[in-house]
Amino acid sequence: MILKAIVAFGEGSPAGSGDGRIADDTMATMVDGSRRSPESLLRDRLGDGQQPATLHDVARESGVSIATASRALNGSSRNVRESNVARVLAAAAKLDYEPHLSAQAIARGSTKTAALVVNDINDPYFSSIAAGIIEAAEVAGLIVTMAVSDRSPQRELDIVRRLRGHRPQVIIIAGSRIDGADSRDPLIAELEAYQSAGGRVVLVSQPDLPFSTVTIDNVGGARQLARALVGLGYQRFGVIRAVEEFRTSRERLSGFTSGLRRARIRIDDRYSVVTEFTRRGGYDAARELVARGLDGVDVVFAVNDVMATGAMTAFRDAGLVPGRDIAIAGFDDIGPTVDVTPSLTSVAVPLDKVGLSAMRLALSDDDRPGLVRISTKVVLRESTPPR
Amino acid sequence: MILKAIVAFGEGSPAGSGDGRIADDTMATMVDGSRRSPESLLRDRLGDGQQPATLHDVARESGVSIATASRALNGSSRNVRESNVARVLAAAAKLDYEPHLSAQAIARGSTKTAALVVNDINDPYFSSIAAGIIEAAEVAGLIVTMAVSDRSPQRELDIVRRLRGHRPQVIIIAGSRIDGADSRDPLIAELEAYQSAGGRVVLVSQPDLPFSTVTIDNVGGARQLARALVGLGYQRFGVIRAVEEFRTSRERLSGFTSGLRRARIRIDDRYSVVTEFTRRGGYDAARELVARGLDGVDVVFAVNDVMATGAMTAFRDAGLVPGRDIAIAGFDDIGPTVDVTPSLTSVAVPLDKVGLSAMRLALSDDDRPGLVRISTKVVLRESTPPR
DNA sequence: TTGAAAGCGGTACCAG
DNA sequence: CTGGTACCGCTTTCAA
Repeated sequence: MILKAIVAFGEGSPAGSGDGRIADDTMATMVDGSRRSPESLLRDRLGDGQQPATLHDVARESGVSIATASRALNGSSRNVRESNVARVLAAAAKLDYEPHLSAQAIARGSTKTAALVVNDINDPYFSSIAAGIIEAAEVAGLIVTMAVSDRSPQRELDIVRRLRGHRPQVIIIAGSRIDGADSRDPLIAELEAYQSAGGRVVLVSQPDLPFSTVTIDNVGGARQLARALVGLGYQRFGVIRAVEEFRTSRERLSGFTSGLRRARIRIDDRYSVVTEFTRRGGYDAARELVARGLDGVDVVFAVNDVMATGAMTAFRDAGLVPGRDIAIAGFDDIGPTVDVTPSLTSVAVPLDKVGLSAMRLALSDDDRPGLVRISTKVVLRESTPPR
Repeated sequence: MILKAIVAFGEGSPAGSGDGRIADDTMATMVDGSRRSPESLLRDRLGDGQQPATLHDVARESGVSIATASRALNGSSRNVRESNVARVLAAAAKLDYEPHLSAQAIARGSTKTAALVVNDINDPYFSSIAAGIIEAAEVAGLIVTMAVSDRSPQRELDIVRRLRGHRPQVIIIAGSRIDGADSRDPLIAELEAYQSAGGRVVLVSQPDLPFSTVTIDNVGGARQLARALVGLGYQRFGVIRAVEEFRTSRERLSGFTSGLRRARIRIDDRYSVVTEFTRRGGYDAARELVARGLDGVDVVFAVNDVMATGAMTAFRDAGLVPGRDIAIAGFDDIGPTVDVTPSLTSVAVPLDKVGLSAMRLALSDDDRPGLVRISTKVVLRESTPPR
């Protein structure tokens, strides 16, 4: 029998209810002649350790061989007598049997998992993609393991390396990795090895690599946005973006400038601020813009919505009224865009679809690299009123 | 050799670049006398199938037995000759060896994974908690598998059931399950079985169950919020909340009313709207409030920030200026609260800390249910100006 | 300190 | 159709 007790230990709680845990280190040293692992001994000690039923148990319970039980449960069930299938199924149900996935994995040589690597799960961009992926995985009977690279190419590489140990069926990497990082080539090598060993790799927003990829039409979306803004009467543009090495940022920027070029408009370097790919980055960049003096700039394009949102607040904090004194546009059209004031003009990206497509690509029969391009659509809102 | 080709198939892409995939179904039927699985045949067919190195390979490469290799790599490395440890490590590095976690799992009887079940990964509340959990898991060398219950108790139960197959070391369930749902007892039974088999269960916001729990001080936070609002001069309160069965909503509401009671203020049922626990729910509820006519109501408390945010937009859409015509307060203090206008008064919950604590609880040596209480703090902002 | 070998829970051949 | 059995990759006991 094991002692169970609900004990509380405060964690800076105001109602801090004492900081004690009932300790019980009576580690009964057990002696046992039989050859058994400490694990199993421990389990016995714990008493109630009702170990989950194994295939063996099911076989015994239903009076058939374990081979037959296995077949009845999943294999080509065609070759098992109806009555036996029924017995086995009944036994399995009775014992509440659930196959040990690790065992299956090792026996079959493939797991039922998909690994997902994102930059930051807190960022709506990634959580939306993750949602799509998890949903699709669910349908395919895969479970998703998630790792966060925290925007570090190095960590990303480490993660992928360690992921190998899990032998996932597919690895999906979402995030705008930094081109030219030292870890790039090793990462590619790593993924190629994984792939040639039968794994499936899908990248989000990283084409030009020998892997399946889901791309977002950043260039086209940004170009259309630029044109739309020009159409609304905007003339002088400011830009908030990430470093050149961030592919997503680079693409959106290039699409945007290309769109402006048509109207013979250039962006003054003075009004192009490089910053982090985060809300905070957007905020800081906007302050910077204000500090530089944005005389004449009538609209600022931030390469994504979280940055645009931060920028909007920064402008307001600086005494400017967004949508009146300065227009703002973002990219992604994440949820909160409609709840900020003024509502944010953006380029809609069906993020959950990105996730779904990635999973579909990963699960497709064809194991040659495929490419899915997700289209985008400009959504004009109050942050960019006609001028 | 296998053909590789990058092919594109549009997905509603505007630049829809043809919808073809180079097909190549030349399934060379191979005949092979030796006893080999189709799997391995397939791998051969794929050619480049460089299978990952196994412990066996490492042992061979370093000229020791596989037992010694295993010990050198992780076991009680004390009993392995230094020189051999070195050889093995070198060989492992050279072969780029990564232990097969499923194999380890089955041999050791425990996996290196933690399972996390959330309601909706897109909701900042959950993604913040997830971030904390993933971070903590990372440190502990666990990888996190994630499942989404989509706010359905039934799905939650299904997930937990299926999770068993993965034999995770810990299961963390975040989300305010609906009390009294049919699936409640089965869920508890399921978790108890899992726990008595050696697994660790941690619940977020579901105390009173025989599992470790991280609770958020909903009652205290809401009570303080109520007092603070009263202190600011508010007199007539409206509330946007979820059904009574949602524990989190219920607790926050009860704390809030308790706080008001002190000031002898009651909330008129007329101004208490029940809705979904989502942004949309908040929006709809606010419209409903407006429709009912909120004569005299000077502040509305929504039981969480996403609802409050939606409500704010709804009020604005109805021609009211939030923070002037009507004050609004939420709960959680998720990121976007500072970027809406007016910035949202809320009760700050250190969500990442919730995740961290959950993981810590799960990993603690003591396997009796523990309890961690996360304290909260009122943050007054522009949405509730003094009256 | 080491190697041989017995599992861990399953799968899939092979020979009935 | 079924059972026996040889693995899968790794850990751990046992005997050397």
